[in-house]
Amino acid sequence: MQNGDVAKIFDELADLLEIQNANPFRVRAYRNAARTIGDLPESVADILADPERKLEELPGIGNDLAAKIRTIVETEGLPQLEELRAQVPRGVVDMMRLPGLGPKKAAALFKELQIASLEALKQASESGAVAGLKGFGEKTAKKILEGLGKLAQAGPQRVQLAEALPAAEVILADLRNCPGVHEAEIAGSFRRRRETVADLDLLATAADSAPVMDRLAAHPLVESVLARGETKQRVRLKSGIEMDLRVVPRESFGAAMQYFTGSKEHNIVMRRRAQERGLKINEYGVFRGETSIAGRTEAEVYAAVDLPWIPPEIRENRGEIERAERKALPKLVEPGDIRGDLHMHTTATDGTATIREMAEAAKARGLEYIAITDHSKRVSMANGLDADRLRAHWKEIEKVRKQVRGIQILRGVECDILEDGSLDLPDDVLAEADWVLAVLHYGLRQPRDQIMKRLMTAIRSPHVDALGHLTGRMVGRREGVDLDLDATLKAAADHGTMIEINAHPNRLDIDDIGAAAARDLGIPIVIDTDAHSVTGFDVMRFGVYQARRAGLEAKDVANTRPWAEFKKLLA
DNA sequence: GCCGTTTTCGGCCCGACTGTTTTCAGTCG
Repeated sequence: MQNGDVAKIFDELADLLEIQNANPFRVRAYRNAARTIGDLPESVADILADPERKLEELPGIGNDLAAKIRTIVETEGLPQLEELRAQVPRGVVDMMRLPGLGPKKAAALFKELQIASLEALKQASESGAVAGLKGFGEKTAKKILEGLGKLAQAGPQRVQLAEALPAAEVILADLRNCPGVHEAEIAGSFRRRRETVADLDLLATAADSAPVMDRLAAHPLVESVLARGETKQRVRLKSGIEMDLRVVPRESFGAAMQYFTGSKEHNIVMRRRAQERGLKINEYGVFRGETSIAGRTEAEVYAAVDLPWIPPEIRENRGEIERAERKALPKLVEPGDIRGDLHMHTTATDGTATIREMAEAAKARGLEYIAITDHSKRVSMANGLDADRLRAHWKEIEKVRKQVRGIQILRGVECDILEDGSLDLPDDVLAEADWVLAVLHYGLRQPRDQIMKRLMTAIRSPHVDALGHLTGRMVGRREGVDLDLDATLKAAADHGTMIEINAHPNRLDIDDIGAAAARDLGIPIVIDTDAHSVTGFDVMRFGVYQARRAGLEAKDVANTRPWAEFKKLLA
C-alpha cells in the first residue's frame, strides 16, 4: 500500500461525502489528508512501523484519520469506503468531472432522476428530463451534453509548462501594449513553475477592464470567450488551453498576484494568518475592517502577516510558511548558477549535432563543462554504441578537446540498465569513462521487485556516477515506473550515486518531491538537459524551475560547482 | 474531521460568474 493509494481512498471518500451533503469541513479534512499523505516524501507504512513515531504528528491528521490510515495500510481497504460506495454509484462520482456539475447537482440528478451513470445522464439530458429538474434548465442540459462529448474525446488535460509558455508570453506582451494597461503578469501554477499547467491565469492592472478584455478576446491565438464579467474573463486558446484574465486596480496588483499565484493551500494558510491578526486578505488587498493596509506589492502582503516575501515556486504549504517565519527560507538555485551539463547526445547516436558543435554551443552558453553521453547499444533504435564504437567515440572527444578550448568535455555514456539487471557495457569499458549515467529505458512494466533489483545493480556499481531518468511517474504518460523511490534514494546516498533532474519536459524525470527527498539525504543532484541538438540546452531553465520547486539551493546542485570542485565529486 | 497563548466547543478562506431564480445556490478557481 503506497501513500498514493491512501490519498486516492481519502479523495474518493471526500467525493462521496460531498455528494451525500456531509459537513463541508469534514470533506475538507479528507481532502487535506489526501494531499498531505500524497505529498509525503516517506511512506506512511514506515511511520506506522516505527514505534517512535505517530501519524498524528502530520498536520491535519488526528486520531480518526490516523486510525483510518492504519486500517488502509493493514487491510488494503476501508469499510467506510465500501459502505459509501454501496450508497453512491460510481457514475454519480464521475458526473462531478463534468464542468458545471458539482456534488449538489450530481446528488440531485441521482436522487430526483435516479441517474447513476454518464450514459443515463446523456439520455436524460437529451430527453429534456434534466432541463425540467428544479435548479437545472436548458443551458445546464446543453452544457452537460457538451461536457460529455469532450469527456468522450479526451477530457481537459494539463499541458506541459514548456508547451504553454510561448503562447502565454506572446499574449502577455500584447496585453502590455494595450493602452490603459499598467502591469500584466501571468500568475497561477505557471508562475509557480509547475511542470504542467491546467490553465493560465493572467493578471492586468487598468482603470477600465473593458478594453483589456476586448484586446484579449480579439487576439489571434484566442478561439472563444467562455465567460465575461466586470473583472474576470475566461477564454479558450486555439491550442485548447483555457485562460483567465483578471483586471484589478493598480493598488491591488500585489494582492492580486499573491492571490492568483496560489497555491490554494498556501493562500488558505495566509488568510488564516490574516484572520489571527484581525485582518482580511483578498485579491484587492489586506484589510483591517474597511481600510486597506497593503496590496500594492506582494512583499507588502506578506509583511502584513509578518512574513518575508516567499518565492512562488515553493508556495505549496509544504512548510515554506514555517520556514519564512523562522527566517530560514532557502536561497533557491537560479538558471545562472548552472556551470555544467552532464547529459547530451551527438550524431553518434540520436543527436543532430557533432561533438564539436555541441561543445561550442555549450561554451557559447557559458557552460564550463559538459559530458557527452550517447546511448549504449541496447537502445538500437537510437543507434546505441557498443564497447568498440564507444571507445572510438571517446577518441573523437579527445580530439575535440584540443579544438575547443575553455570548456571541459567529459567522455561519458548513458548506459542502459538491462531487463535482467546487468549493465549494457562491460565493467572495463565503464571504468574508462569520465562520467557514467545509468538509466532504465526498457522493461519499465516489470514488477517493482525486478525494477528495484536493476536499480540496485546500477547504484552498487563503482563505475556509475549518476542515475538518470529516475522517476515515480512519467511526464506525458499516464503511468510511471513502479519503483520504490525511498529505497532507491537511500541506496544512492549510501553509495554516493548522484541523482539527475532531467530538464527536458518530455523525458523521464524525478519530481520535486523526490528531489527534495534526495536533498534531505545529502545526495548531490545534477540538472541536465538531455540535449539532442545545439538548441537542446535551452530547456535547462525548466530543470532549474523544478529544482526550485523542490526548495533546492545552489549548494544542493552539483553542477553549479566550478569545474575544479565538480571534478572532486567524480574521484 | 481537525484544532487550540481567545483549547475541549465552535470555529474552519474568499470572491466572481452563471443559470436559475426573482434574491440566490452552486460551481469554480
